[in-house]
Amino acid sequence: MRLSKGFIPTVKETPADAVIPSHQLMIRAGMIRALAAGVYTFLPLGHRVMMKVAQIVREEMDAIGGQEFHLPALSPVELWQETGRVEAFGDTLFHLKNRPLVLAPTHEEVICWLAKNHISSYKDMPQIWYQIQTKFRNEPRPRSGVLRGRQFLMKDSYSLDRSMEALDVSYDLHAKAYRKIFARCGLRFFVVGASSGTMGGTGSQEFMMESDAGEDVIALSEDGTYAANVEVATSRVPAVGRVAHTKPVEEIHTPSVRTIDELAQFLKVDEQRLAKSVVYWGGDKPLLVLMAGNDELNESKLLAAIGGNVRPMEAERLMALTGADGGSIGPIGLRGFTILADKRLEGANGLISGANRNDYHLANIDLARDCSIDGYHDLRTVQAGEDAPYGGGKLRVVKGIELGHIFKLGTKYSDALRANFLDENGREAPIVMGSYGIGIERIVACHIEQNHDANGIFWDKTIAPFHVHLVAVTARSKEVVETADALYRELQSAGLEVLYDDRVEISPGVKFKDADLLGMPYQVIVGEKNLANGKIEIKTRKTGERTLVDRTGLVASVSSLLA
RNA sequence: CGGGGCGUGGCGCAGUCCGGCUAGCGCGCUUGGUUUGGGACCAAGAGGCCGGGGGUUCGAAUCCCCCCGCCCCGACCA
Repeated sequence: MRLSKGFIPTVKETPADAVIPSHQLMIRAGMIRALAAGVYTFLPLGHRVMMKVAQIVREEMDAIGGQEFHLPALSPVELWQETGRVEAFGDTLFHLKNRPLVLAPTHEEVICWLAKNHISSYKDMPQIWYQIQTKFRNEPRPRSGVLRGRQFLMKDSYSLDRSMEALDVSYDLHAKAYRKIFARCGLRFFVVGASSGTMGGTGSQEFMMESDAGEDVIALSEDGTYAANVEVATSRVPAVGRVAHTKPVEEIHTPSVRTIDELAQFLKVDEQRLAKSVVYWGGDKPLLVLMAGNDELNESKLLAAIGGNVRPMEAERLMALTGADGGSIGPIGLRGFTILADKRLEGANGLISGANRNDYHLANIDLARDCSIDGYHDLRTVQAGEDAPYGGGKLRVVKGIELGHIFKLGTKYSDALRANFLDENGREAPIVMGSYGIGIERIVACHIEQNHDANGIFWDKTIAPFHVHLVAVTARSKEVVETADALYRELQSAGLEVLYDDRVEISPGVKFKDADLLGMPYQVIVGEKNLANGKIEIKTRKTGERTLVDRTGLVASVSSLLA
């Protein structure tokens, strides 16, 4: 591509609306332009990178036996009603006004519909079906450029299997393929255990990149052997345990004490002996959750423990139900509530909790003796500095960007849509599904996040829009222009993709700045002085290293660098 | 949806509090000339219903009301 003819609108100044480096650089390098909030036009350079990433994904999916589909973005609402996901997605699902259609945010339903109609025997499986296609999600708040958009390109794949054991195989194939994909794209990433969220299913893992721009919070052990989304992460924290004495429950006056810390100070006890009450709705049932001291309740874990949906109880409703404020609620004598407790509190005694009467607490509580607890679950949010659950040192808590997510769905969708097959005994059984997604834009943006400096991007050769950025430093010299023109042809003949800055009347400084901004792995610089000595300069963008090679050996040198 | 910020030539911004004359500046763009290895210089130009609608006023980019859009924090997020 000759830069004089191409459409690569670079900009010198950092766009005001872009905050994170990848967003700023994608605009500055002429890869994208925003059309609306969360909606981006991809310009030729951006599109080339996207296609390179898509091709790597395609190759690795094909390598595990995947078959590529092209499913429609338009999808009948009825199909989504059958699986209950019109409600599950809520406002995130785009609805059409003049037809009973939705814009598909993912394709489990459509895959399941196909499978229902065409997979009838265990002999038809396993299947891995995938596509690389535009998804639509009405995100309440798009942000960070293409990292969270309302329209985005996604590789989504679906496995169809006869059993949970067979699903494990398909799932593992995907896990391996994903590692290859992200490695080939030159990303530093890690894999974490994750929550299945509204996708449902029995297990999932996320492929993450550490980044302050990330929206997920990840707990990692020091040695890297443990990594989990905080939604599911656990740690080794000691149980609260028992105290020696077994005094009867006693009411104590605790005027104007609001927080756990204040209460611990007021009573001069260890904060973990304070059983903090957190009040929720579990569906439409009131729910009391006991946590040790300042432990933070993890809503994802609570949701996983009870199913349905959960939300904090409003202060007025709590007062109406109990006659007390949130700070004075406790498990004893509380009627009509389901009472759950964190595992740390199992078997504990000598606890202090609210008396369900403002400004009073109860002391010497033995949970087993004095209350009826409906269940003990791991409900706490891990904190940095705690011991990782299986050794490996202390936990670090970092932010991460989700690049990919793999799910063992099980039979959730095949049950809902009655997608069954006949097994080898002639019995009807639901197809066992898995679903797997990779955000293509996110790979591109994350690559830039990890590979840039103050001047611009440096692309890995595997996904660079071009392999070589050829610069004719000046158009004034006939030798320079003729040599650069010749090299342009020769490099292309050698199978390389070349971006050729052949612009006239553009100063050398501008050309160099643009080359650094656009970030091709190697720059071939044809200048007057070096050429007088028969030399051409090769600059490695990432390191800034420059070498002079003979004109005659230039193509071979560049080819070997890119081999 | 809650909180905050913003909307002025293609881009980045000033002007808005405290209404006033022809709406400025930098970058980019066009033309001519000079320059030529790290975002050159000089000169002359083109380009604006100041986000939209309504109101107040002799007069509105500026004040008031409504609406729309964009960004950030939070809630949400397969």
